[in-house]
Amino acid sequence: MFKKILLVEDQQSISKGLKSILNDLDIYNVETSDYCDNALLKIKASLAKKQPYDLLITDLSFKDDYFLKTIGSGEELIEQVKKIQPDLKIIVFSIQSKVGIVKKLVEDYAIDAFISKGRRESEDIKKAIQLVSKGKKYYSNSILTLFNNSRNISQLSTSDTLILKLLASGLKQKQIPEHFKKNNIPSGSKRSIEYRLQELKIMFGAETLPQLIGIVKDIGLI
Amino acid sequence: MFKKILLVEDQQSISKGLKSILNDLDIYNVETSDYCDNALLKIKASLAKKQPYDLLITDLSFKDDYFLKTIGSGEELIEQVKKIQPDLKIIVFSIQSKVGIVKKLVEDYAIDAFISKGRRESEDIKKAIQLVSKGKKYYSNSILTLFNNSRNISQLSTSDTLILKLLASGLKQKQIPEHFKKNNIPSGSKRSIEYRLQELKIMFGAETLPQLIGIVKDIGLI
DNA sequence: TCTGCTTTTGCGTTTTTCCGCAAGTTGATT
DNA sequence: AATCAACTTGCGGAAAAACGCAAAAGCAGA
Repeated sequence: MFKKILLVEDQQSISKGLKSILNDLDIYNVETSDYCDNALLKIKASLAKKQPYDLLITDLSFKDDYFLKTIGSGEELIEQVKKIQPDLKIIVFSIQSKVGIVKKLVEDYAIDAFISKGRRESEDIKKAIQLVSKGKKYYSNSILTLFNNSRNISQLSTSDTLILKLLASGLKQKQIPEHFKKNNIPSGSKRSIEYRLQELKIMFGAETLPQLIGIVKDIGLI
Repeated sequence: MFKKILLVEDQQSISKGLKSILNDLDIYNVETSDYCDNALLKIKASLAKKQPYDLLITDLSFKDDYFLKTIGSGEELIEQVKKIQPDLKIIVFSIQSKVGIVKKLVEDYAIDAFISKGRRESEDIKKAIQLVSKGKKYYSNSILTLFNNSRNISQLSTSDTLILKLLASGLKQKQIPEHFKKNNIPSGSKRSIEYRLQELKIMFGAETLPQLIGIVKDIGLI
C-alpha cells in the first residue's frame, strides 16, 4: 500500500472527505495542497530529499484565487509532474469529466485512475486505490465506456452537449432543429440531430436515448 | 442570520464540508453531533439552559454504529424535536430523497428546507440557509416538482422504480413486459408499462422519457 | 354487497424516433 | 488539384413510443 500521498484539492470539504476515506483504508500519511504550484514544489522537494511521494491524487479544476500561480489546472500539474517523477502514480478525482481532457490524461499522461466525483465516489476511490497500489489501472464505470470504441471522442462540441441538455430539459428531438434555427446554430437539420445522437449513443455505449441521458447525468457532463 | 446551529451528520467528511460552507456565510457557531440520540440531548440541554438552537441541519440516514441508540433516523429525530421545540427551523440534507419520506417531512413535520446531496449541494445549502433565515421555505429543484401536482406520490412502488432502472440501463420500453414476465412481476403488460410511465412523467413534471430519466437521476431515485 | 375510483389490459391510430441510402459539403492531406 | 474521411442533409420506410377508447379487474369505503 502507499506510504506517502499528496492530495491536491482546493475545496477543503472535499479534501477532508478524501482524507477520511483514506483513513478507512489505514492510510494516514497524506499531505495536502490546495493549489498546483505548491503541489509541484512539494513534489520537487520530496524528490530532492529522496523521500518521494508514491501517489498523487489531484482534482482538475481549481479556483482562481492565487495571484502568483503559474499552473492553473490539474492537467498542467500532471504534465509537469510526469517530467520530474514519471513513476509517480496518479489518481485524478474530478467533477468535470470532459471527455476530451479525460482521454488526453489517460492516453498521453497514462494516469492510473480517473474517478468522477458524484454518486459512489468513496467506493470508487477505495477501488481505485486498491487497484493502483497493485499496479493496475482504474477508471470509473461511466468513463470506461468512452474508451471501448474506435471513434475519436476528444472533442464533444458544445452543440453536442447542447443537444443533450435540450433533451434532458424535456424537448423532443424533433423540436431541436427549431431551437437550433432560432439561435442560429449551424448543422441543426433533423437528420443531423439524429446522426449526432446516434454517434453519442455509440460513444457512451448507450442503447437508447433515456439511457444516454442517464449516462451523461452520471458522468456529470450535463 | 442564525446564531446557534446544530449539525447532525455521521460522516465526518460531509459535516466538515458543511461547516466550511457555513463559514462562507459567516456562520461560525455550529455544533455537530454524529448520532441522533446525542443530538436530541443537546437540544434538550440547550432548551433547559434557555439558549436554544435556532437551526437544525440533519441527515436522514445514519450508520448503525452505536449500541445504545434509540433514534435511528433523521425522520425520528425530527419527530422528537418537533415535540420539544416546535419553532426550531429544520433543514434536511440527505442523499436518499425517497419520495414518500420527503413528502412526509414536508407535509407532516413542515421542515423548512430539503436539500438532496449531490450536484450543486453547496449552492443549494447557501440558498436554503438564506431563505430559511428569512422565514421562507426551500426545497431543492428536483424535489419541488414532486409537489406540483395533485397525485399521491407517497408510494412509488418498487416496480415503478424498477421500470425506471430498466430504462436507464438501456432496455427499450417494449422489452420491459418480457422482463416482468420472466421475473414473475405482476402488471407488466405493454400497455400498463406505458400507463405507468405516463403517470411517472406527470408525477415528475417530465415531458419526455429522456427528461424523466434525467430527473430521477438528479433526485437520486435511481 | 354495492358503489366509485384507480389500475390493468388490449386494440388501433398517430406521432416520434430510428436508420439506410444517396448526394452534397467541408476540411485536411498528399 | 485530387483524394479521402467525416459531417450534413433530404427522403422514405421500419420500428418504437404515445395515446385515446373501452372493457375488465382490483380495491376501499359506504
